[in-house]
Amino acid sequence: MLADKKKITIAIVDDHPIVLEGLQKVLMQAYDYVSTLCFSTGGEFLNFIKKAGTGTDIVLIDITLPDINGIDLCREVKTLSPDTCVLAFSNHNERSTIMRMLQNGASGYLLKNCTAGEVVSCINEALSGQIAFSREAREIMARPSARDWQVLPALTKREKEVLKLAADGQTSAAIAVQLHVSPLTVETHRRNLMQKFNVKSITAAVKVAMEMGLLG
Amino acid sequence: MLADKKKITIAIVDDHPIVLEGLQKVLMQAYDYVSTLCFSTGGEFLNFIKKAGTGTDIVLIDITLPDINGIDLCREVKTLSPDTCVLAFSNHNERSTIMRMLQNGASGYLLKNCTAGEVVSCINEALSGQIAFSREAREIMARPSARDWQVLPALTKREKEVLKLAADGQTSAAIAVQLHVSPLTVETHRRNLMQKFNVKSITAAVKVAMEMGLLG
DNA sequence: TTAAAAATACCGGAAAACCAGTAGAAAGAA
DNA sequence: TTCTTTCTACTGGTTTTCCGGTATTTTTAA
Repeated sequence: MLADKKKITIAIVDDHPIVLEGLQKVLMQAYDYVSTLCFSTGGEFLNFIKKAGTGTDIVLIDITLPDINGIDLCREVKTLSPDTCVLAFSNHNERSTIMRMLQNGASGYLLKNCTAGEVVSCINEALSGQIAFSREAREIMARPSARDWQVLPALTKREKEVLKLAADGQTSAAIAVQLHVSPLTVETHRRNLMQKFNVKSITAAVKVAMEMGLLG
Repeated sequence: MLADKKKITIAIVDDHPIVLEGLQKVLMQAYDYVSTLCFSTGGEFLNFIKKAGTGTDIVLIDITLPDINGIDLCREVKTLSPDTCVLAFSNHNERSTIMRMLQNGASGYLLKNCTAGEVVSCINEALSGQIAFSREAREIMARPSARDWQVLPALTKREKEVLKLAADGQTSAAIAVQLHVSPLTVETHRRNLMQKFNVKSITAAVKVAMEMGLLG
């Protein structure tokens, strides 16, 4: 890996200190002139760029964060600092998640099981303006399985509530009481949920939602 | 953190190279005499202890591994090398998972969001014969919510099959056809599943199973 | 070999989910 | 303000799940 001569600034947003340590080590070894900034929540990083401005070249963002999800964080970062390249660094291997990230302006996607070399080469690719994927992420994008094609369905507030309660084993009647609506309304939401997830039962919808990290 | 004078051998089994790097860095800084051995699959590590014997003092094991789950790996390690302390290092924050790990002989449990200091102090505790938890893992153990108390239910082969097919939205009748049994048999399995998970519907069972990583 | 666990299967009935279609009211965006 | 989405609610009917039991056969472990 060729070391880059000019200084670059790389931020990392991840709530796992060990991952922070690991990435720091890898970056220090790969670049002669690099400063790494570590943040463990999305809020911290947003505050930083609001104050310190747009000097960050690259930011590696985990999808699962304590305060905000990486997809929304990506969008906010690109709004505040369009020149910062956002790379997702996550365990989520659903095509829909990758798509969402790219739709929100990300410059690439790294699976957390990628090698140190892949991290560095993806950063380099992103710096040169390309879209960068780790090996496995590229494979996921290349082999679009039927299920994966559909984008993450955008659920309404009410639908999310219904889905969550249904996932806890509550009946439509019980859900209706809690949401102060008619059981018939709940049933309508149920049907819309099944349609959006393209499945034949709420049970299957819950499974897909769990896979996509929309629940629990 | 006091450095330990005598040499210790620490193995790490994790399929995320970056985590391996991070832990290595942390361990090198904390101990003067340490050798770290990295493995990315459970099989690799089992082969190693079969050949090299029982010289490993500590092994950090991720629950989610490509070839075997960390719980089963823990049991096998303790069978082959009872003197090796097994510490789980995982994202799973369900009480049931922690319990399972301890039942299988683990010396402690670290959540992946713990600090570098916690990793080191847990290793020291484990070396001195104690059971070690990271801060959050300790909290989970201390505040037993009703649901969390129950241990990970041991599902039979058939139950797993039924659950998986039900999670895909299939009806009992459809499942029966695929498994070449009576629909009534499938219904019995369904009921047993709900009982084991202590929930009121298969939908809820699927959610819990997904949380515990038993599905998908 | 014997005991325990798992898989199989049944009954009848109540409750709930699912299907297909429609439609007014409210909230947000253009 | 107008258009669109979301939330709301209904009719009426079919299918499926869930509940409570019980019970034989097969497999597995001691």
